[in-house]
Amino acid sequence: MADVARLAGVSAQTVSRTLSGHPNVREHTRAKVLAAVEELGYRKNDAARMLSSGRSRTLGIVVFETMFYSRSAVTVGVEHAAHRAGYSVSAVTVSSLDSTAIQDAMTRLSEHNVEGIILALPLVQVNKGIEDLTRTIPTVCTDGSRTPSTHVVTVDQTMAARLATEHLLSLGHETVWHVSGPESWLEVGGRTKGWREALEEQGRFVPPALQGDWSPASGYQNGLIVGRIPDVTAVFVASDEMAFGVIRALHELGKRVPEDVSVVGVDDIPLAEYCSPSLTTVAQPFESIGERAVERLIAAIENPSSAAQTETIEPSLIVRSSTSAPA
Amino acid sequence: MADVARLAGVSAQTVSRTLSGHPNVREHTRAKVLAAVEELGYRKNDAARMLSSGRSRTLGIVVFETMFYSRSAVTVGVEHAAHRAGYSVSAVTVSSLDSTAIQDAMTRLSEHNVEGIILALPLVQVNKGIEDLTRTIPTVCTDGSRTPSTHVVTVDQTMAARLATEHLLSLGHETVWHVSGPESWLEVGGRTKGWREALEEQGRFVPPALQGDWSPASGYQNGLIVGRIPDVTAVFVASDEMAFGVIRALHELGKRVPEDVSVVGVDDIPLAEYCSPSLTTVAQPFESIGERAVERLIAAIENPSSAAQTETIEPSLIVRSSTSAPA
DNA sequence: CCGCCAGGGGCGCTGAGGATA
DNA sequence: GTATCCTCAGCGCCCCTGGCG
Repeated sequence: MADVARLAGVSAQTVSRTLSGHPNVREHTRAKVLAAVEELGYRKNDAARMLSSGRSRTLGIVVFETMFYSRSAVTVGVEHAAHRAGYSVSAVTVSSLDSTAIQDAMTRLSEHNVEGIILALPLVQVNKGIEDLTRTIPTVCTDGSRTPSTHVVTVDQTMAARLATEHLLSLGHETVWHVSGPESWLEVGGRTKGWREALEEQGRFVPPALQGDWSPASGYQNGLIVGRIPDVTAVFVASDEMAFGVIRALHELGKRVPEDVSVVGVDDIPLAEYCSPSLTTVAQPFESIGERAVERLIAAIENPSSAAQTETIEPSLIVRSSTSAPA
Repeated sequence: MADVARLAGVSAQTVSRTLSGHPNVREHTRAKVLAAVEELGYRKNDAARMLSSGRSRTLGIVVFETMFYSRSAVTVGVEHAAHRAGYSVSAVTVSSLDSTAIQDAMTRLSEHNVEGIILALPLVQVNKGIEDLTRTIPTVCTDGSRTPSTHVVTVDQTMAARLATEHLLSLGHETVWHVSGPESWLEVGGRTKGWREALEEQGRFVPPALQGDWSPASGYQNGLIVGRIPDVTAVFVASDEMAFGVIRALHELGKRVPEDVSVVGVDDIPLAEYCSPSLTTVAQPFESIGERAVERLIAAIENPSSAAQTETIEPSLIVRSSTSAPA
């Protein structure tokens, strides 16, 4: 930067102002500086800027290490929104959901001087370290879970389950079976609740819920179970990936979808539309979640005194061909 | 840090040495320092460390903004390997493959003082800016494409195509049709080449290649085409996601897979095993690619004089139930 | 002489205040 | 007085030199 200043015949300070869009710089000077920057191939040094200004303009995101669509989608939304707002994002993945792993990830992020953190995973257990961190650094969680000081941007999971269940009931099914995710995930509770409520409101039998772990394989295992139970005509599966597994199992058992059994998933992954049959599912607006999370986070950074808030986004049912009236 | 030093009754320098695992620190002193760190909740400041030492211990990765499985998988491998080696990674996504977008992304990374860059996308076009950057900063590309100074870690795409094609021929199919990806992607060229060679070697008819854009929708469109052509009994599709679309189209046209038409994909996404029928595919070891890319990158960082090298990883055929002998 | 530690200088940048027109 | 620019003093840490046992 000193070199640039020398070449442009100005002070380092003026170069700094020019580069950060500061007002009081004459057009002529600015042009000279820019020319010098160009000629010298100068690149600003974020580390120095951060050290000096105390601001990093960086957001951190903690993602659970899975190959699932939802994680990528949220991340894409986060990066877009952050970039638009002039922030960069640094991500760390955790391979476990226990509190020490998450605390560790958050600590690493805080050492990178992030100004805020997005937790793109369920806060299954919270320890003191995490609570302290969330008090120090603005944090938003994209799952229903939270500490007292985290903001939340999430999808209304209860509604998602109601949409799916009511759709199946309205088609004429007597009741709806359910393959849920791991119960430690908070969103799973919401889905199970919505499913149960929808059934109870119409006075239907509430079957025991089966449980998977989000993997297609676990969907397959559970499909092998429900497929063997007589009278099962409708299944609400808590994720599209598991729904694929369920459908596969049903096929193997000689049941056709949707003629014999209707299946509804959750997520609306890109392949949902292109499997056979195409999957009726409840779409979660992952990218919007990421974007809203960033907006809320930046608001919290700029106004640290604001109280923790919860924002809920509504999911929407997408009817395709894995559901129909029972035979 | 000064506070910690005061509390521990040592100099800041000693604290620094303790924290960075420097040898010459007495066990007793180290314990005192660690206690003080704990008590004060001190966290090291990466920005200052970076500025002072000139090393950021950060790797950059440029990923193409897609929700595709490969993107997440490579990223996971990169993060793992980087973390293991004591590096952190900062990612930026680009939504276009043109050279200015990529140059821009690399510049952003260089401003973050990354010590090396992984290009997890095809270098469709290279401009001077990118070339300069790759000369300044060690770079590895996970696609076949490259500038003179980039290292390459990639899957042998020609072999992938041969594996798929030869598998189908060995099953007794007369010839194999092909749905490729966008031809600007270098790996697409390799796949098309391998497919063609495998056919020619056995003196088979080489049908015109159809072209998709990686999306399931484009697979569907192409499936609608090949499905209408008489005598088509085998199709090699350049990605699993497109293969899903192709199969869907075939179903709609009343063709059964694999009885009427055999289909092979590439990638081995998690759902490949759980669709109906499960998909025969050529697995690409994405995580290994990410890991190897990091290892190579770190080697290049530590030994900047080393010449650019290309490392090729072999793909493997996974036979499932979307392929069989022709009727 | 070696093992351990303290102090000074500086990394590249920005914020505050003063100088110049 | 106002617009424009400059000088100065660090931000928190690590490298180097040197002093103490």
